[in-house]
Amino acid sequence: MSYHFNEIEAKWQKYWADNQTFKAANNSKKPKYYVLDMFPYPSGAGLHVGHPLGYIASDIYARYKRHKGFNVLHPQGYDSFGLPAEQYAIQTGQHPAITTETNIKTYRRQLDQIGFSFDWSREVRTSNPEYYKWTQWIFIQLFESWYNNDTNQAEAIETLILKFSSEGNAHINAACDDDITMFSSEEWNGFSSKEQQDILLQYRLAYLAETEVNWCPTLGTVLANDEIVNGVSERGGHPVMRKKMTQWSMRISAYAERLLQGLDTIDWTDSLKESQRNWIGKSVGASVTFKVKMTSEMLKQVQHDDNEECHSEQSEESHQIEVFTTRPDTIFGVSFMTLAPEHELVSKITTPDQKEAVEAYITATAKRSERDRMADVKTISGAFTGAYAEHPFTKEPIPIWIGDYVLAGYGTGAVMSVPCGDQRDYDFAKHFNIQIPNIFEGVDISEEAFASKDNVKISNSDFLNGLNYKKASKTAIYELEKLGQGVGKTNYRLRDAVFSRQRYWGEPFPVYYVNGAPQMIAKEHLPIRLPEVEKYLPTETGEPPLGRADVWAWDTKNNKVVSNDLCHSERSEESHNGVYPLELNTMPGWAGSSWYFFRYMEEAANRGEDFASEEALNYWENVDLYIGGSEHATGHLLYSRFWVKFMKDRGFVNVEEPFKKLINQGMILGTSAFVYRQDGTNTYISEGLIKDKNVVAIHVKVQYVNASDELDIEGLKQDGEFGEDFKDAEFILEDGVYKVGREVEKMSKSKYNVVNPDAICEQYGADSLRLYEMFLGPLEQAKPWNTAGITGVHGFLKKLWKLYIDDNGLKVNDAEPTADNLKTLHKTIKKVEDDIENFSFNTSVSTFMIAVNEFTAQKCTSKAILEPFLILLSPYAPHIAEELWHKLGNATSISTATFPEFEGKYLVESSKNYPISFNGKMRFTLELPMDMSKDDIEKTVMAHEKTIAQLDGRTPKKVIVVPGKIVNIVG
RNA sequence: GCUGAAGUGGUGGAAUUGGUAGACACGUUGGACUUAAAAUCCAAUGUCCCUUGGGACGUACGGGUUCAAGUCCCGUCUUCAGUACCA
Repeated sequence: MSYHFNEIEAKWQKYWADNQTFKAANNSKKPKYYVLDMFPYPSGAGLHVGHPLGYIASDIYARYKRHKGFNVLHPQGYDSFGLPAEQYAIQTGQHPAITTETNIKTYRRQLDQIGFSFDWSREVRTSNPEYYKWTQWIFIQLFESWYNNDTNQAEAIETLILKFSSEGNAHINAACDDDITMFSSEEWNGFSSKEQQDILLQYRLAYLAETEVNWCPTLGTVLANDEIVNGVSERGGHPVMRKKMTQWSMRISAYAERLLQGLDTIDWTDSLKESQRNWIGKSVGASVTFKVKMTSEMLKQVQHDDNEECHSEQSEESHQIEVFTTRPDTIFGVSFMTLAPEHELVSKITTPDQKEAVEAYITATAKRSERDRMADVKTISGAFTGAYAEHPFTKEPIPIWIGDYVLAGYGTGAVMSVPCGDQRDYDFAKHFNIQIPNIFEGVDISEEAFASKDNVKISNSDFLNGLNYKKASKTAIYELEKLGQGVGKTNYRLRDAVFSRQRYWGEPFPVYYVNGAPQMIAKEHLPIRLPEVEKYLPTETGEPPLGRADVWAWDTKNNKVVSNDLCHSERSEESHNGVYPLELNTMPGWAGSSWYFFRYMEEAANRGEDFASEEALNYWENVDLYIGGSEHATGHLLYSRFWVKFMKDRGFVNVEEPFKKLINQGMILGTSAFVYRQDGTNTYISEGLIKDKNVVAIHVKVQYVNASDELDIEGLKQDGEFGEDFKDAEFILEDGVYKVGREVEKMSKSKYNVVNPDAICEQYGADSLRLYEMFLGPLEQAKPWNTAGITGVHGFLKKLWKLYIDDNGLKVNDAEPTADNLKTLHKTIKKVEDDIENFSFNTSVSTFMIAVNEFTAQKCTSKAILEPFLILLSPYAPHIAEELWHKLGNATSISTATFPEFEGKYLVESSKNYPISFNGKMRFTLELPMDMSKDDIEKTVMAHEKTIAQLDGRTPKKVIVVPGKIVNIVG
């Protein structure tokens, strides 16, 4: 009876599904363990062998934890809203829901055939209204909340309203918009409802604001910063421009400090934490205000304006420039100021003399795209405004320049330039011949700026002289505060996240507008379902696709979505009759994926009047192990942390972080194959014959190449897609075969190196696929796939099978295990257990191979050995393990079996094969008893004939004996 | 530039605490079985020298610590990933 993997795998996959073997219980005496894979987007192309890598690793861990007595939650679902289905809909008119459904079916079939132990009773799809109902609900909660910096948490908006009506907003310490106007409680109570709503919007965590966004005209939508790579859209590589639009935003910046601090409490890789730290970009320093010196021209101008407009309030007021600096200690080193060309003060302070130059410069910079500016960081450019600021301490005039190395979007869009301490300021000063005062004691700045904060004292700086960075900064801030011209400040790079997308295939907002003010729809009327549209494109007037929906207005009397006609004359504010227009934007991709891990905590059949029951949330808490790609570092993984912190603040969940431990699996790369066409001919020469001939390398499908890099020419010629191209081609062989060239590249369709798991499962089985993916190398590392190598692990499974089964059936019997049998088994238990705990799955596979090789050599047939061995193997190769387990007479699934206990006594050795080294080089080995004393070892070794031969008459200077380890003879 | 990871045979990789470098596989070569192929099994396989025994060299490069370094320390180079005029 041989190993028929196809039958075996289908059989057990059906058994697991029929018996709901992997269904997790929400109440259990066992400790809980939550293993999660990153949410897959079901794309039309299906899975290639790179995708399941992380799923296999997490599945091994989940199965292992079950053997170890844990109640394991290991769910799976689909992030099923997204662009590709919508693009397909635009092209074909097919509703994205249909495309999505088809793709999900393919995904499910592919996942099932690999034998994952998912609990499908908890499946989640973000595009399912029963799911996005709660995404909408969370959005409403964010809208109904503000962030109190005093309590350092989000609170219900009612508490803010209460404060406003009793004390105004002067003492409110909240995360809010920058342009807040102050009001008293009397003023607040006197405001109209609309005025109050507008003010509250400046405090809400989900807020509507006119923001400058990244608009991608080709995609017809805005993109978040993390969706843009090198100035073009991540998806499709389309150009992106800045545009002002009214958009929903999330006040994630309120959580910047907690997102940063929280990183210290979670077990993620350093590189991932570092990415998030950089993205949050905390810098500690000071905000400093510089007064602009009024020149006579400016004064004249102001007076002139006053005369015309006949009011004189402005004449007393001079302009001020606010900057953020991380080096308040260098304030005496300021020799100029630089404003971003877009800075609003530029036009106001530029002198008539300089007007022409400044305007020319602004025009030139505006023309340069964002991309050019990024690509070209070396060219120094700028213009002098003719204006001067006043140094807060010396009162000396400081020239004000503009330069595009200062970014309008960071800080205040203005810097105090300290050329001796900042290389960019230094380069700018050199280029424009601005003086570079040195304020560092004993430092040479003739060649470059001195940017370090360490081991230096400040000089030429009045009251800061002789102080180090820390003390000087503190003192400078103290003095600036006394002058009212500065304050200590912490700045974060993290920007609020734009939450609106001008797309169809996403969550609709539960929002309607009354007189332009957004109103939330009550929880009991959710979900607000996506309306039908006849086309998935923006409208002719530039509104998002939902603008095409005919039934997309909210009837506040009947609480339902109704025809736009009832809203009367096109979104008029007068004749609404209680019917108002609904929001036309949809939510971004990260909305649904920011909380899905909570939804899994409840089985679909039990999901009721909450996004998850309190009991379920209390039991499962958060994800213990999360496996996925590092590309989500500053997107999904940051947004999820933000939402979870918010939900904790408002009491909806009781954890501060969603993912306790996170592992990034490395990418699986493809091994491309090339044939070489001689220039201008239809002749292809084998790789070894190229030499210096002119050839063009052409990708060929990897399935026509065998393990020895030989091309199956006939197969290639008969290929449905490319056969024609090669039909009449001549192939010049070497040694009777055509050798292809090979190169490791990213796995992609266009490189013809994509390997489909379906084909692998068909030919070698899921267990071989699972073992091979792990065998390739460490989980976190990028590594090339080469199908040829799979014969190694496949051969191992056949050998394993033969250890249990021969032509006469089951070989396993009740024979008493030998000492060797026990030794092999127990060292394997120890190694596999350690490997899984350390996520070193590749080395376990080798260990299994060694064990099977040893058992085979030992002719082991003992059930007492071979039965527990199957449990060790079952997380990796569950089908064959389950089959043999039942063949041994077990009636229940192996997945419920207890992991074998390691017993060290079987590994105790009576002797050790000592390596005998001379000057650190091993020359021979010597078998000696374990309990031999140090002196006896030395004596025995020194008396050995090989030692005498090695020494060749010399007397050793020293003999090192480490009992149980090594002997080293020096001299 | 900065941050992080990594450089070991023809290839993927192993060596978890400083203690026999190259486990386990792929590939290659030779052999057995077969009409043949596939499958299977056996043997060899870091490089170089030499007749067996053996010897020299060897973990990106240059130093160092140590009886002993792939592993620890200092410096250099290269590759990959992320990020980038962030004041």
